[in-house]
Amino acid sequence: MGNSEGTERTDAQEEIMSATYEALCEHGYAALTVERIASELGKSTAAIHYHYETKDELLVAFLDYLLDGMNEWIDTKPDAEPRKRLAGLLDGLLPAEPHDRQFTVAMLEMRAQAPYNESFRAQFVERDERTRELLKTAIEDGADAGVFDGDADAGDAARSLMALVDGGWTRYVVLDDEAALTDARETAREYVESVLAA
Amino acid sequence: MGNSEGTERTDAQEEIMSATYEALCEHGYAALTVERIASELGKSTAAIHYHYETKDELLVAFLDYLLDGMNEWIDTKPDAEPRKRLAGLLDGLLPAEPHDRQFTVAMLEMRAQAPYNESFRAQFVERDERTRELLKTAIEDGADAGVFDGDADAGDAARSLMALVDGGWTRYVVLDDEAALTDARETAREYVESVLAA
DNA sequence: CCTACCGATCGGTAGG
DNA sequence: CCTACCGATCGGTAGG
Repeated sequence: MGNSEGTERTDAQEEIMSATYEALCEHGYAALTVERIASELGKSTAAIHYHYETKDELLVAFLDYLLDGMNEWIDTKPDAEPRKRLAGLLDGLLPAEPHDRQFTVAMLEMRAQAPYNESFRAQFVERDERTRELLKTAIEDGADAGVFDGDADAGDAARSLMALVDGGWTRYVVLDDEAALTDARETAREYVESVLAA
Repeated sequence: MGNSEGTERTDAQEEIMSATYEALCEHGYAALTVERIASELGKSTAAIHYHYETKDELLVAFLDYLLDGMNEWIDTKPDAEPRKRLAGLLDGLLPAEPHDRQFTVAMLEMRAQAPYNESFRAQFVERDERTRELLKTAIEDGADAGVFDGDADAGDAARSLMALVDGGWTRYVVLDDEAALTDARETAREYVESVLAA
């Protein structure tokens, strides 16, 4: 689940989440240790275990913290016309200048751990579902407005676009290809115009 | 580089590679230790360090071994007509029934380590380039034959298809979505028919 | 929330 | 290629 809305966090917990983020970006997920988080926090490892019993519990809370923080930008332009709204969503999902490469790299590491951590997987699935729903709604509204093909399955189209989004990020990280996000965005655009357009 | 063709391996080295594969599938990349490989091999860890000085050296050799082994299926149907050849390539890249999920999971873990291991990255880049070249050639031949749009950039189209391929696999692993590969294949098909078709 | 520490595990090596 | 072992590092805890 991941308690999408009101995850209560004390100030101390908030500081630990922030320190975890810094340590993650600096060392990557594989080298992320309680010691390094504590160092970033400026306290002892015991201080962390006081708030989170195990490292796994901390990491699950951390992923929740991360995905919470990502839910703000995504609801931009909810009132724009469907075609523009869909384009805006894709621009947000495949940004022209990604914020922090280190972070993106670490995110793929965390994603790759999903098969070994059911809580991780559940959170990534939930986030995927929510994102796909936004795409689907924009596509459906576009079909209602006559700009997209009404016979196309909006849910399937949303899945197709998400495959391009995930592929773009994977290639950006694995191949260290700066253009991978731009390429994926352009392909998504072609897909919308050629497959989806009425 | 990765010595794509004639990587010489002794029998002992071949056995270590095979044992590494088994240990990788069983425990995943993050939990892949020299000890576990040795256990799968039925020998001591010193036996492994006799053939590979460091764990990293072993892993680089192992990735080379893996990608070597993947270069066989991919050249199927080199003589078919372009449209069929492209479809065959995509079927190979996004198979209906992937062989071993555990292995696929571990491969994403290894891909996610590319930013921390230049040898890994170089091997993934090389493999990507080779695969894209196959797609590009099929698309170009299709354009020459008049079945694909001659104005489309074949290299760009190949990149687009690779984003779908990588996205499909990432989603298959991260979301544990059995249909992710089929969905990506279908989207690739739509892309070929709607964007690429003459 | 700290100091001090434990048991487990890791990659790697000496000596044969 | 084995036995035996080392130094480093890990997550976690006792006791305050």
